[in-house]
Amino acid sequence: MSLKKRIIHESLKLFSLKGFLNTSIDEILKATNASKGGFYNHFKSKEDLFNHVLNEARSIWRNRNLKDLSGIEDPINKIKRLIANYRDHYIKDSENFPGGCIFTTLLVELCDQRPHLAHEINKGFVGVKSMLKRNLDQGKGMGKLRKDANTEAIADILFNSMLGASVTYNAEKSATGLDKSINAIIDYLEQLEA
Amino acid sequence: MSLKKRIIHESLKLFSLKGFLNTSIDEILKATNASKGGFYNHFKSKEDLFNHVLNEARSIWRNRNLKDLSGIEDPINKIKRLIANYRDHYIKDSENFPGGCIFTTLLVELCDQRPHLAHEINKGFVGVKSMLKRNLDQGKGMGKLRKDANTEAIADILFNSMLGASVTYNAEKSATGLDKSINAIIDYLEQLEA
DNA sequence: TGGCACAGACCGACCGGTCTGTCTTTGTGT
DNA sequence: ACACAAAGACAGACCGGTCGGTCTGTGCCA
Repeated sequence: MSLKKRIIHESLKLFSLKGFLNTSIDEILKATNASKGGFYNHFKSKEDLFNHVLNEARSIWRNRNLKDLSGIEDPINKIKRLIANYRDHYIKDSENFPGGCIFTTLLVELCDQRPHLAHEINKGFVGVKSMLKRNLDQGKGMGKLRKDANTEAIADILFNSMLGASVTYNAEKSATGLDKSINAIIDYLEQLEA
Repeated sequence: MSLKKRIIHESLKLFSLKGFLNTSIDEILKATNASKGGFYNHFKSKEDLFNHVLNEARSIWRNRNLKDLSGIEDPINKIKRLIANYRDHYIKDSENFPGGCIFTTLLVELCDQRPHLAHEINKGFVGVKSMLKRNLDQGKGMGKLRKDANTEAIADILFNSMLGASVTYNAEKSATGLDKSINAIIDYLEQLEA
């Protein structure tokens, strides 16, 4: 693997563990057996590295969470599969994210210190939330959800519960605890089905 | 106010904004018009300050969230009031927590960098979750909840949604967004009532 | 006069970033 | 096929600034 990719990959892990500001470039260089010269040959600043890492993280997020979703017709089942993917293939991916979901870590750290970077992360959150609502709306239109279902409120519950479960998993590193929390979300969704 | 209290109060704000590791002692001293000598006269280290700040934050948490709870008999109404307090008096308390819920910020930051400090924070989270479950169990025993209600799963949804809403509020600083998210949680709880 | 509350100089370690220098790869004219 | 210059990839010394923490000194009150 090229040095550039190695740096991005190693930074992904370190950022998920320690955040952006608390990971030093020297530390990244140590983990990749590289030097300052090698680093600044590929990245014009630490913030430039951040953007590359963020793009890589987004790519991994899609690979993990959207896996096999395109083949599912029922929009409610689509959401269920997404949530199950989140539980089984994303949050527990300690290879890429040993410190848990990197977006959560970075968003919380940067929202008041590097607002422009945090804003970039939040874009992804907004996108996921609106994807949930869109599928709920479709499902409701197809009569798969209860007539009185408030899709925006449901999307909020789903999204915030997933986010909260990720934070809890970061803190407790308990796979069974995560499974329980995520299964509770799926149960909640199933109770709303018509 | 004594210098010690001023330092704790100011650290509370700065920690909620920037976390523990990214807030320098010099910055705290600047905000309190104090000096190194004054600081180390009251605290034996930065970590010692952390513990004082954590205790103060816990005290504020109880004041805000448990407000007027003791007078409520119905355990389900108790939870509803707690969640409403969380929405109206705690999360938006920008006087003490300009960067949003300090526990969330510190837990996410420290869970992989200062595990013993993060563990102390997580104790509070576990306590809140078990309080929620205890009240749900009581409510179920009194026939106020649906017979098929899984109180542990419900407590998970409630807690994780509140936690997720706090993270979202940190990121977007939108009071109306927070209100929507929290109201969705209360609606969810009401749908479970018998 | 002894002890507490504070001020601020100072320490070694580490931060992000720059710079010079070396080695290798690649492009080009003949 | 060969010479050679330009460019890219990397190593590591170095810079000013900041970190948490220590130490000495000073003024005040009991």
